[in-house]
Amino acid sequence: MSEGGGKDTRERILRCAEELFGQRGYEAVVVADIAQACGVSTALIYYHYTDKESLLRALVERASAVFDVHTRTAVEGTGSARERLETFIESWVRSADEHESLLRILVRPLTDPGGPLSAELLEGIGRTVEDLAAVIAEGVEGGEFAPVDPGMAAECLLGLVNTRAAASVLSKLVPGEPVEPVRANADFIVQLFFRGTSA
Amino acid sequence: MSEGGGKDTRERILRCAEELFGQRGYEAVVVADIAQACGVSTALIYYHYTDKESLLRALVERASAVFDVHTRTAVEGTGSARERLETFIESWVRSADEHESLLRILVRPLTDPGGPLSAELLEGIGRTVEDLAAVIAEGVEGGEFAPVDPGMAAECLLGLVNTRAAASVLSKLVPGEPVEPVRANADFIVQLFFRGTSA
DNA sequence: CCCATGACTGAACGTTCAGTCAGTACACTG
DNA sequence: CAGTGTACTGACTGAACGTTCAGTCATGGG
Repeated sequence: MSEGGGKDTRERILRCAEELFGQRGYEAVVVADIAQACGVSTALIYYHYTDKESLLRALVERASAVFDVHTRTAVEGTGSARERLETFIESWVRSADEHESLLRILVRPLTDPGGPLSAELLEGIGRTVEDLAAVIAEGVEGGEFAPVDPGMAAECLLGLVNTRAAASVLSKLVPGEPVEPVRANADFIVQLFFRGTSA
Repeated sequence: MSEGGGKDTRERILRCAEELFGQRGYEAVVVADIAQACGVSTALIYYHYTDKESLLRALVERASAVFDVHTRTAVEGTGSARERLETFIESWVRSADEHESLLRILVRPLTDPGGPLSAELLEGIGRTVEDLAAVIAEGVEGGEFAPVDPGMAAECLLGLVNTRAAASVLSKLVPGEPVEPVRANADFIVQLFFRGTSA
Protein backbone atom coordinates (compact mmCIF):
# COMPACT_ATOMS: atom_id res chain seq x y z
CA MET A 1 0.00 0.00 0.00
CA SER A 2 3.00 2.31 0.46
CA GLU A 3 1.40 4.75 2.88
CA GLY A 4 3.68 7.53 1.72
CA GLY A 5 6.48 8.83 3.88
CA GLY A 6 6.39 11.01 6.94
CA LYS A 7 6.51 14.23 4.93
CA ASP A 8 3.20 13.26 3.37
CA THR A 9 1.53 12.66 6.72
CA ARG A 10 2.98 15.88 8.08
CA GLU A 11 1.31 17.75 5.25
CA ARG A 12 -1.98 15.92 5.71
CA ILE A 13 -2.04 16.83 9.38
CA LEU A 14 -1.45 20.46 8.51
CA ARG A 15 -4.26 20.41 5.97
CA CYS A 16 -6.72 18.95 8.46
CA ALA A 17 -5.67 21.53 11.03
CA GLU A 18 -6.17 24.25 8.41
CA GLU A 19 -9.72 23.19 7.72
CA LEU A 20 -10.67 22.75 11.37
CA PHE A 21 -9.00 25.94 12.64
CA GLY A 22 -10.64 27.80 9.78
CA GLN A 23 -14.09 26.42 10.44
CA ARG A 24 -14.29 26.44 14.23
CA GLY A 25 -11.46 28.64 15.38
CA TYR A 26 -8.28 27.68 17.20
CA GLU A 27 -9.70 27.37 20.71
CA ALA A 28 -12.72 25.32 19.72
CA VAL A 29 -10.61 22.67 18.00
CA VAL A 30 -9.15 19.92 20.16
CA VAL A 31 -6.04 18.13 18.98
CA ALA A 32 -7.86 14.80 19.02
CA ASP A 33 -10.27 16.17 16.40
CA ILE A 34 -7.40 16.94 14.05
CA ALA A 35 -6.02 13.45 14.60
CA GLN A 36 -9.36 11.82 13.88
CA ALA A 37 -9.96 13.99 10.82
CA CYS A 38 -6.87 12.60 9.12
CA GLY A 39 -7.00 9.14 10.64
CA VAL A 40 -3.89 9.21 12.81
CA SER A 41 -3.26 9.10 16.52
CA THR A 42 -3.03 12.17 18.68
CA ALA A 43 0.54 11.28 19.56
CA LEU A 44 1.59 11.41 15.92
CA ILE A 45 0.68 15.05 15.78
CA TYR A 46 3.08 15.69 18.62
CA TYR A 47 5.66 13.62 16.81
CA HIS A 48 5.52 15.98 13.84
CA TYR A 49 4.72 19.25 15.62
CA THR A 50 5.87 20.39 19.02
CA ASP A 51 2.68 22.20 20.01
CA LYS A 52 -0.89 22.87 19.12
CA GLU A 53 0.30 26.44 18.67
CA SER A 54 3.10 25.41 16.32
CA LEU A 55 0.45 23.95 14.03
CA LEU A 56 -1.21 27.33 13.99
CA ARG A 57 2.12 29.01 13.40
CA ALA A 58 2.80 26.86 10.35
CA LEU A 59 -0.60 27.77 8.97
CA VAL A 60 -0.09 31.46 9.62
CA GLU A 61 3.17 31.38 7.67
CA ARG A 62 1.44 29.63 4.82
CA ALA A 63 -1.41 32.13 4.89
CA SER A 64 0.95 35.09 4.93
CA ALA A 65 2.80 33.66 1.96
CA VAL A 66 -0.45 33.39 0.02
CA PHE A 67 -1.96 36.79 0.80
CA ASP A 68 1.03 39.09 1.27
CA VAL A 69 1.94 38.70 -2.38
CA HIS A 70 -1.06 40.73 -3.45
CA THR A 71 -0.24 43.80 -1.38
CA ARG A 72 3.42 43.61 -2.37
CA THR A 73 2.62 43.63 -6.07
CA ALA A 74 0.09 46.43 -5.47
CA VAL A 75 2.79 48.55 -3.88
CA GLU A 76 5.72 47.65 -6.11
CA GLY A 77 3.89 46.98 -9.37
CA THR A 78 3.61 49.20 -12.38
CA GLY A 79 0.54 50.90 -13.76
CA SER A 80 -1.79 53.51 -12.33
CA ALA A 81 -2.95 53.34 -8.70
CA ARG A 82 -6.38 52.32 -9.84
CA GLU A 83 -5.09 49.52 -12.03
CA ARG A 84 -2.94 48.17 -9.21
CA LEU A 85 -5.84 48.29 -6.76
CA GLU A 86 -8.08 46.53 -9.25
CA THR A 87 -5.66 43.66 -9.68
CA PHE A 88 -5.21 43.60 -5.90
CA ILE A 89 -8.95 43.17 -5.40
CA GLU A 90 -9.24 40.50 -8.08
CA SER A 91 -6.31 38.43 -6.91
CA TRP A 92 -7.18 38.78 -3.24
CA VAL A 93 -10.76 37.68 -3.82
CA ARG A 94 -9.56 34.75 -5.91
CA SER A 95 -7.10 33.71 -3.19
CA ALA A 96 -9.84 34.08 -0.61
CA ASP A 97 -11.98 31.70 -2.61
CA GLU A 98 -9.20 29.13 -2.91
CA HIS A 99 -7.94 29.42 0.66
CA GLU A 100 -10.90 30.55 2.71
CA SER A 101 -9.72 28.76 5.84
CA LEU A 102 -6.32 30.40 5.67
CA LEU A 103 -7.89 33.82 5.28
CA ARG A 104 -10.07 33.18 8.31
CA ILE A 105 -7.02 32.29 10.34
CA LEU A 106 -5.35 35.52 9.20
CA VAL A 107 -8.19 37.88 10.02
CA ARG A 108 -9.55 36.23 13.15
CA PRO A 109 -7.63 38.52 15.54
CA LEU A 110 -9.64 41.45 14.17
CA THR A 111 -12.70 40.19 16.01
CA ASP A 112 -10.80 37.98 18.42
CA PRO A 113 -7.74 39.76 19.79
CA GLY A 114 -5.95 38.13 22.67
CA GLY A 115 -5.73 34.71 21.07
CA PRO A 116 -2.41 33.06 20.33
CA LEU A 117 -0.24 34.74 17.67
CA SER A 118 -2.75 37.55 17.36
CA ALA A 119 -0.07 40.18 17.98
CA GLU A 120 1.91 39.08 14.93
CA LEU A 121 -1.22 38.70 12.86
CA LEU A 122 -2.44 42.18 13.72
CA GLU A 123 0.94 43.58 12.83
CA GLY A 124 0.61 41.95 9.42
CA ILE A 125 -2.87 43.36 8.96
CA GLY A 126 -1.58 46.79 9.94
CA ARG A 127 1.14 46.58 7.30
CA THR A 128 -1.43 45.54 4.71
CA VAL A 129 -3.64 48.51 5.52
CA GLU A 130 -0.69 50.86 5.36
CA ASP A 131 0.40 49.47 2.00
CA LEU A 132 -3.06 49.89 0.57
CA ALA A 133 -3.30 53.36 2.06
CA ALA A 134 -0.03 54.28 0.36
CA VAL A 135 -1.34 53.22 -3.04
CA ILE A 136 -4.61 55.08 -2.46
CA ALA A 137 -2.74 58.18 -1.30
CA GLU A 138 -0.68 58.02 -4.46
CA GLY A 139 -3.87 57.97 -6.49
CA VAL A 140 -5.32 60.88 -4.54
CA GLU A 141 -2.20 63.01 -4.86
CA GLY A 142 -1.98 62.28 -8.56
CA GLY A 143 -5.56 63.46 -8.95
CA GLU A 144 -6.64 59.98 -9.99
CA PHE A 145 -9.09 59.56 -7.08
CA ALA A 146 -11.40 61.90 -5.27
CA PRO A 147 -9.77 63.39 -2.14
CA VAL A 148 -10.57 60.66 0.42
CA ASP A 149 -8.79 59.77 3.65
CA PRO A 150 -6.41 57.04 2.44
CA GLY A 151 -6.30 55.27 5.82
CA MET A 152 -10.04 54.93 6.07
CA ALA A 153 -10.40 53.96 2.43
CA ALA A 154 -7.78 51.25 2.93
CA GLU A 155 -9.59 49.96 6.02
CA CYS A 156 -12.86 49.76 4.12
CA LEU A 157 -11.25 48.13 1.12
CA LEU A 158 -9.63 45.45 3.24
CA GLY A 159 -12.88 44.95 5.14
CA LEU A 160 -14.68 44.56 1.85
CA VAL A 161 -12.37 41.90 0.43
CA ASN A 162 -12.18 40.15 3.79
CA THR A 163 -15.92 39.70 3.77
CA ARG A 164 -15.01 36.84 1.44
CA ALA A 165 -13.70 34.98 4.49
CA ALA A 166 -17.36 34.27 5.16
CA ALA A 167 -18.19 33.45 1.54
CA SER A 168 -19.03 29.78 2.05
CA VAL A 169 -21.32 30.62 4.95
CA LEU A 170 -23.00 33.50 3.16
CA SER A 171 -23.63 31.46 0.03
CA LYS A 172 -25.83 29.12 2.08
CA LEU A 173 -27.72 32.10 3.46
CA VAL A 174 -28.42 34.08 0.32
CA PRO A 175 -30.15 31.85 -2.23
CA GLY A 176 -29.48 33.39 -5.66
CA GLU A 177 -25.81 32.83 -6.53
CA PRO A 178 -24.32 34.22 -9.71
CA VAL A 179 -22.82 31.71 -12.13
CA GLU A 180 -19.24 32.80 -11.46
CA PRO A 181 -19.44 34.06 -7.88
CA VAL A 182 -15.77 34.84 -7.45
CA ARG A 183 -15.49 36.94 -10.57
CA ALA A 184 -18.88 38.55 -9.98
CA ASN A 185 -17.91 39.51 -6.47
CA ALA A 186 -14.54 40.90 -7.45
CA ASP A 187 -16.19 42.92 -10.20
CA PHE A 188 -18.78 44.23 -7.81
CA ILE A 189 -16.21 45.36 -5.28
CA VAL A 190 -14.15 47.02 -8.01
CA GLN A 191 -17.18 48.88 -9.27
CA LEU A 192 -18.29 49.79 -5.77
CA PHE A 193 -14.90 51.15 -4.94
CA PHE A 194 -14.20 53.05 -8.15
CA ARG A 195 -17.55 54.05 -9.56
CA GLY A 196 -17.42 57.77 -9.80
CA THR A 197 -14.09 58.13 -8.07
CA SER A 198 -12.01 58.74 -11.13
CA ALA A 199 -11.12 62.35 -11.50
CA MET B 1 -22.49 50.06 51.58
CA SER B 2 -25.71 48.52 50.27
CA GLU B 3 -24.17 46.21 47.69
CA GLY B 4 -27.32 46.28 45.62
CA GLY B 5 -29.62 43.33 45.26
CA GLY B 6 -29.32 40.23 43.18
CA LYS B 7 -30.78 41.82 40.06
CA ASP B 8 -27.89 44.20 40.04
CA THR B 9 -25.30 41.44 40.26
CA ARG B 10 -27.07 39.47 37.57
CA GLU B 11 -26.71 42.42 35.25
CA ARG B 12 -23.08 42.94 36.19
CA ILE B 13 -22.28 39.32 35.39
CA LEU B 14 -23.91 39.68 32.01
CA ARG B 15 -21.94 42.82 31.27
CA CYS B 16 -18.64 41.12 32.12
CA ALA B 17 -19.58 38.15 29.96
CA GLU B 18 -20.43 40.56 27.14
CA GLU B 19 -17.03 42.15 27.23
CA LEU B 20 -15.11 38.90 27.53
CA PHE B 21 -17.11 36.97 24.94
CA GLY B 22 -16.76 39.92 22.60
CA GLN B 23 -13.04 40.26 23.10
CA ARG B 24 -11.87 36.65 23.15
CA GLY B 25 -14.75 34.63 21.78
CA TYR B 26 -17.03 32.22 23.60
CA GLU B 27 -14.73 29.20 23.64
CA ALA B 28 -11.68 31.09 24.81
CA VAL B 29 -13.45 32.49 27.86
CA VAL B 30 -13.63 30.31 30.96
CA VAL B 31 -16.40 30.88 33.44
CA ALA B 32 -13.90 31.61 36.19
CA ASP B 33 -12.64 34.57 34.14
CA ILE B 34 -16.11 36.08 34.07
CA ALA B 35 -16.41 35.54 37.79
CA GLN B 36 -13.07 37.19 38.49
CA ALA B 37 -13.83 40.08 36.14
CA CYS B 38 -16.81 41.14 38.24
CA GLY B 39 -15.45 40.06 41.58
CA VAL B 40 -17.80 37.21 42.44
CA SER B 41 -17.43 33.48 42.84
CA THR B 42 -17.83 31.06 39.96
CA ALA B 43 -20.72 29.44 41.74
CA LEU B 44 -22.67 32.67 41.77
CA ILE B 45 -22.76 32.68 38.00
CA TYR B 46 -24.47 29.30 38.12
CA TYR B 47 -26.82 30.66 40.75
CA HIS B 48 -28.02 33.32 38.32
CA TYR B 49 -27.62 31.46 35.02
CA THR B 50 -28.08 27.78 34.30
CA ASP B 51 -25.26 27.40 31.79
CA LYS B 52 -22.30 29.05 30.20
CA GLU B 53 -24.38 28.87 27.04
CA SER B 54 -27.37 30.57 28.65
CA LEU B 55 -25.13 33.55 29.32
CA LEU B 56 -24.38 33.67 25.63
CA ARG B 57 -28.06 33.28 24.83
CA ALA B 58 -28.97 36.26 26.97
CA LEU B 59 -26.35 38.34 25.18
CA VAL B 60 -27.54 37.24 21.77
CA GLU B 61 -31.07 38.35 22.60
CA ARG B 62 -29.75 41.69 23.77
CA ALA B 63 -27.66 42.09 20.63
CA SER B 64 -30.55 41.21 18.35
CA ALA B 65 -32.70 43.78 20.10
CA VAL B 66 -30.09 46.45 19.48
CA PHE B 67 -29.27 45.75 15.84
CA ASP B 68 -32.50 44.38 14.37
CA VAL B 69 -34.17 47.74 14.86
CA HIS B 70 -32.09 49.29 12.11
CA THR B 71 -33.07 46.82 9.41
CA ARG B 72 -36.69 46.95 10.47
CA THR B 73 -36.88 50.70 10.13
CA ALA B 74 -35.00 50.48 6.81
CA VAL B 75 -37.64 48.09 5.48
CA GLU B 76 -40.72 49.65 7.01
CA GLY B 77 -39.66 53.28 7.08
CA THR B 78 -40.68 56.06 4.79
CA GLY B 79 -38.55 57.97 2.33
CA SER B 80 -36.60 56.89 -0.71
CA ALA B 81 -34.58 53.67 -0.74
CA ARG B 82 -31.40 55.68 -0.64
CA GLU B 83 -32.50 57.74 2.33
CA ARG B 84 -33.52 54.64 4.25
CA LEU B 85 -30.19 52.94 3.49
CA GLU B 86 -28.30 56.02 4.57
CA THR B 87 -30.03 56.14 7.92
CA PHE B 88 -29.48 52.38 8.20
CA ILE B 89 -25.74 52.83 7.71
CA GLU B 90 -25.51 55.72 10.13
CA SER B 91 -27.51 54.11 12.90
CA TRP B 92 -25.83 50.71 12.46
CA VAL B 93 -22.37 52.23 12.63
CA ARG B 94 -23.32 54.23 15.70
CA SER B 95 -24.70 51.12 17.40
CA ALA B 96 -21.57 49.24 16.43
CA ASP B 97 -19.51 51.89 18.15
CA GLU B 98 -21.60 51.76 21.31
CA HIS B 99 -21.94 47.99 21.46
CA GLU B 100 -18.92 46.60 19.70
CA SER B 101 -18.80 43.45 21.81
CA LEU B 102 -22.44 42.66 21.09
CA LEU B 103 -21.87 43.09 17.36
CA ARG B 104 -18.91 40.74 17.53
CA ILE B 105 -21.04 38.12 19.23
CA LEU B 106 -23.65 38.54 16.50
CA VAL B 107 -21.33 38.20 13.52
CA ARG B 108 -18.88 35.66 14.88
CA PRO B 109 -20.62 32.67 13.21
CA LEU B 110 -19.78 34.19 9.84
CA THR B 111 -16.15 33.25 10.34
CA ASP B 112 -16.79 30.69 13.04
CA PRO B 113 -19.73 28.47 12.15
CA GLY B 114 -20.31 25.40 14.28
CA GLY B 115 -20.11 27.21 17.58
CA PRO B 116 -23.03 27.31 20.00
CA LEU B 117 -26.11 29.21 18.82
CA SER B 118 -24.51 29.85 15.45
CA ALA B 119 -27.49 28.36 13.60
CA GLU B 120 -29.85 30.96 15.05
CA LEU B 121 -27.35 33.73 14.56
CA LEU B 122 -26.80 32.86 10.93
CA GLU B 123 -30.54 32.81 10.40
CA GLY B 124 -30.70 36.32 11.77
CA ILE B 125 -27.89 37.48 9.51
CA GLY B 126 -29.66 35.90 6.55
CA ARG B 127 -32.81 37.83 7.35
CA THR B 128 -30.82 41.05 7.64
CA VAL B 129 -29.23 40.51 4.22
CA GLU B 130 -32.61 39.75 2.69
CA ASP B 131 -34.13 42.87 4.20
CA LEU B 132 -31.34 45.04 2.88
CA ALA B 133 -31.56 43.33 -0.50
CA ALA B 134 -35.26 44.13 -0.62
CA VAL B 135 -34.64 47.82 -0.04
CA ILE B 136 -31.86 47.86 -2.64
CA ALA B 137 -34.05 46.00 -5.13
CA GLU B 138 -36.72 48.61 -4.56
CA GLY B 139 -34.22 51.33 -5.39
CA VAL B 140 -33.05 49.51 -8.50
CA GLU B 141 -36.56 48.89 -9.79
CA GLY B 142 -37.54 52.48 -9.16
CA GLY B 143 -34.53 53.60 -11.21
CA GLU B 144 -32.97 55.17 -8.14
CA PHE B 145 -29.85 52.97 -8.24
CA ALA B 146 -27.77 51.53 -11.03
CA PRO B 147 -28.87 48.00 -11.94
CA VAL B 148 -26.85 45.95 -9.43
CA ASP B 149 -27.52 42.49 -8.03
CA PRO B 150 -29.40 43.35 -4.81
CA GLY B 151 -28.24 40.22 -2.98
CA MET B 152 -24.60 40.90 -3.57
CA ALA B 153 -24.93 44.58 -2.85
CA ALA B 154 -26.63 43.75 0.44
CA GLU B 155 -23.87 41.29 1.35
CA CYS B 156 -21.22 43.90 0.67
CA LEU B 157 -23.10 46.61 2.54
CA LEU B 158 -23.46 44.42 5.62
CA GLY B 159 -19.82 43.39 5.35
CA LEU B 160 -18.86 47.02 5.18
CA VAL B 161 -20.76 48.10 8.26
CA ASN B 162 -19.69 44.96 10.11
CA THR B 163 -16.07 45.91 9.61
CA ARG B 164 -16.83 48.21 12.51
CA ALA B 165 -16.87 45.14 14.76
CA ALA B 166 -13.09 45.41 14.56
CA ALA B 167 -13.04 49.17 15.02
CA SER B 168 -11.26 49.22 18.37
CA VAL B 169 -8.58 46.86 17.07
CA LEU B 170 -8.12 48.73 13.81
CA SER B 171 -7.85 52.09 15.54
CA LYS B 172 -4.73 50.85 17.30
CA LEU B 173 -3.30 49.69 13.99
CA VAL B 174 -3.89 52.70 11.79
CA PRO B 175 -2.39 55.77 13.44
CA GLY B 176 -4.23 58.79 12.01
CA GLU B 177 -7.75 58.83 13.47
CA PRO B 178 -10.31 61.42 12.41
CA VAL B 179 -11.71 63.63 15.15
CA GLU B 180 -15.16 62.06 15.03
CA PRO B 181 -14.37 58.53 13.88
CA VAL B 182 -17.90 57.19 14.03
CA ARG B 183 -19.42 59.94 11.95
CA ALA B 184 -16.48 60.02 9.57
CA ASN B 185 -16.73 56.31 8.99
CA ALA B 186 -20.47 56.32 8.45
CA ASP B 187 -20.09 59.19 6.01
CA PHE B 188 -17.35 57.38 4.17
CA ILE B 189 -19.40 54.20 3.80
CA VAL B 190 -22.39 56.19 2.63
CA GLN B 191 -20.30 57.97 0.02
CA LEU B 192 -18.59 54.76 -1.03
CA PHE B 193 -21.89 53.05 -1.47
CA PHE B 194 -23.78 55.78 -3.23
CA ARG B 195 -21.23 57.87 -5.05
CA GLY B 196 -22.25 57.74 -8.68
CA THR B 197 -25.03 55.24 -8.13
CA SER B 198 -27.88 57.68 -8.31
CA ALA B 199 -29.69 57.44 -11.58
C1' DC C 1 -36.59 35.85 68.96
C1' DC C 2 -36.98 32.49 65.33
C1' DC C 3 -36.92 30.89 61.11
C1' DA C 4 -37.58 31.35 56.13
C1' DT C 5 -35.67 33.20 52.10
C1' DG C 6 -32.49 35.11 48.77
C1' DA C 7 -27.62 36.05 47.78
C1' DC C 8 -23.56 34.17 47.90
C1' DT C 9 -19.11 31.11 48.66
C1' DG C 10 -15.29 27.26 49.24
C1' DA C 11 -14.39 23.06 48.11
C1' DA C 12 -15.18 19.50 45.61
C1' DC C 13 -16.80 16.38 41.37
C1' DG C 14 -16.46 14.13 36.86
C1' DT C 15 -14.82 15.14 32.38
C1' DT C 16 -11.95 16.83 28.85
C1' DC C 17 -7.94 18.76 27.40
C1' DA C 18 -2.85 19.30 25.82
C1' DG C 19 0.99 16.91 26.12
C1' DT C 20 4.14 12.44 27.36
C1' DC C 21 6.13 7.91 27.24
C1' DA C 22 7.30 3.29 26.46
C1' DG C 23 7.08 0.41 23.00
C1' DT C 24 5.83 -1.71 18.12
C1' DA C 25 6.32 -2.19 13.03
C1' DC C 26 9.01 -1.69 9.30
C1' DA C 27 12.40 -0.22 6.01
C1' DC C 28 17.12 0.12 5.14
C1' DT C 29 22.26 -0.79 5.88
C1' DG C 30 26.31 -3.28 6.88
C1' DC D 1 20.66 -11.35 10.22
C1' DA D 2 21.83 -8.00 13.83
C1' DG D 3 21.38 -3.10 14.21
C1' DT D 4 19.73 1.51 13.50
C1' DG D 5 16.56 5.09 12.53
C1' DT D 6 11.99 6.69 11.10
C1' DA D 7 7.02 6.53 11.48
C1' DC D 8 3.68 5.53 14.35
C1' DT D 9 0.43 4.01 18.40
C1' DG D 10 -2.18 2.87 22.97
C1' DA D 11 -2.19 4.03 27.31
C1' DC D 12 -1.30 7.29 30.29
C1' DT D 13 -0.89 12.06 33.29
C1' DG D 14 -1.45 16.63 35.44
C1' DA D 15 -3.91 20.53 34.84
C1' DA D 16 -7.90 23.01 33.59
C1' DC D 17 -12.57 23.13 32.67
C1' DG D 18 -17.85 23.32 33.45
C1' DT D 19 -20.75 22.26 36.97
C1' DT D 20 -22.61 20.97 41.65
C1' DC D 21 -23.42 21.12 46.48
C1' DA D 22 -23.39 21.78 51.31
C1' DG D 23 -23.26 25.44 53.88
C1' DT D 24 -22.68 30.72 55.46
C1' DC D 25 -24.47 35.21 56.08
C1' DA D 26 -27.58 39.08 56.08
C1' DT D 27 -32.36 40.57 55.99
C1' DG D 28 -37.09 40.91 57.18
C1' DG D 29 -41.86 39.23 58.40
C1' DG D 30 -44.53 36.88 62.16
